[in-house]
Amino acid sequence: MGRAPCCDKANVKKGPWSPEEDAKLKDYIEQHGTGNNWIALPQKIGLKRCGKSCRLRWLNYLRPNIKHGGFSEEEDNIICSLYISIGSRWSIIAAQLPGRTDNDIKNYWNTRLKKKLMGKQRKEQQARRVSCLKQEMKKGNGNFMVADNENQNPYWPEVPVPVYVPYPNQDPHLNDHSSIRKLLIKLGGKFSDDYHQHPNDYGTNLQGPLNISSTQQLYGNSINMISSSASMNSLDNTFSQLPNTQYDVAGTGMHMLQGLNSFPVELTEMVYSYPQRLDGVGCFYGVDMVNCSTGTNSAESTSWGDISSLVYPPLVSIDEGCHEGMIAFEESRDLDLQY
DNA sequence: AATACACACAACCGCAAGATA
DNA sequence: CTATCTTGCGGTTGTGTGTAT
Repeated sequence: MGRAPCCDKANVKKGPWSPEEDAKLKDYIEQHGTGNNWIALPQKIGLKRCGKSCRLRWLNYLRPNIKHGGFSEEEDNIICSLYISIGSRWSIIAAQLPGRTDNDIKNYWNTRLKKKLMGKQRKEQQARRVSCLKQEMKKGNGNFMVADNENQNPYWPEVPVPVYVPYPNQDPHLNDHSSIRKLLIKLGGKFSDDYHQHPNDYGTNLQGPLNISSTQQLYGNSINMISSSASMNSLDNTFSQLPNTQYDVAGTGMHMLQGLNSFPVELTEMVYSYPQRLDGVGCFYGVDMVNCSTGTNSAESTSWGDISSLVYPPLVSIDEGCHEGMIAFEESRDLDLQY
C-alpha cells in the first residue's frame, strides 16, 4: 500500500498557471501569508491546484524580488564553484544568490553552465595534451602513450573509476543539509531558520545571502580553480586567510564530496583533470566542519600529494587493480609536477 | 511556408526529513 | 514511541519558442 497522495489528483489542475490563478495566489499570500499550510491553501483561495504546486509557483515565480535569467559572470562563478564544492545542493547554492531560486539555478546549470564549463574544460585539456606531446617529443620518451581518439586521455593514466559509497565511515554530521548550513554559518554565511515571517511570509529559502565579499572569501579559491577570469584572481588564498579556520586535510572534509552521491561524473572528472589547481578546493574540502579540528592548514597542504589523498582514499575500490591504478596515478602526478 | 530539431524554462513527481498528534 | 501529515528538495518531464533545413 503506497503513500496517500497529497491531493485529489482528479480534481486538481495541472500545467501552466493562468494570470488569474497567479493573481489569486499572490493576493492571498500577500494579505494572509501562507498560514503555514500549503495543502490547505488552494482550498481557501478556491484554486484547483495542488498545495505543492502553489508553493512552487509562489517560491519560483510570484514571490517578490525574484530575478529571472540574466545571470552575471560573478553568479556563474559562484554557481560553478559551489557545484564543484557541494554538488547539486541547489537550495544551498540558491541561498548564496539573492533573488535566485533553486529551480532557476538548476535549470541554468543543466541547460547552459554545464555545457559552458565542459567546453572550457575540453579546450584546456586539449591544450595540455598538445603541450605535453610537444614536451615528450622533445625528450624522445618512447614510453609516452599517445591516445588515438578523443575519449582517451594521453596525459593522465587510466585511473580506475572509484565507487562512491554514500557516506563511507565518516562523521554523520557531514551528511545533511543542516550540517552544510552549519559549515556555511561557521564560515560566515547567514541562514535564517525563520522561514515564515507573516505578514511577509514568503516561505523562502532565500534567506539573507552571504554578502558577496564573504562569499568570495569562502569560495574564492574554488572559483579560481574553474575560472581564469582576471577579476577572480585576486581572491587567491583568501580562503586560507579566514580566521579561526583550520583544516583537517586527511580527515572529514573530502568526505563531503564523497557523500554527495549525486556528484556528477563529469565534475569528478574535472576535478581529477585539474590537479595542479586544486589547492583552494582542497582547502575548502579540508575544513573540519564539526570541530574545526587541528590539522594542516591550507598553506601547508598545497602539494598535489595532499590533494590526491583528499580525492581518492577512502573510496572503495572495485578491485585490487584500483590500488595499482592509484599508484600509477601518483606517478603520473609526479610527472605533471615537473612541468 | 512547412517541418524538424534544439533549447530554455516551468512544472510535476517521488522521496526523505521534520513536525505534530 | 509510532503513525501521519506537511514541507522541501532534487531529478525529470512537458511545453513553448527560436532556429535551421
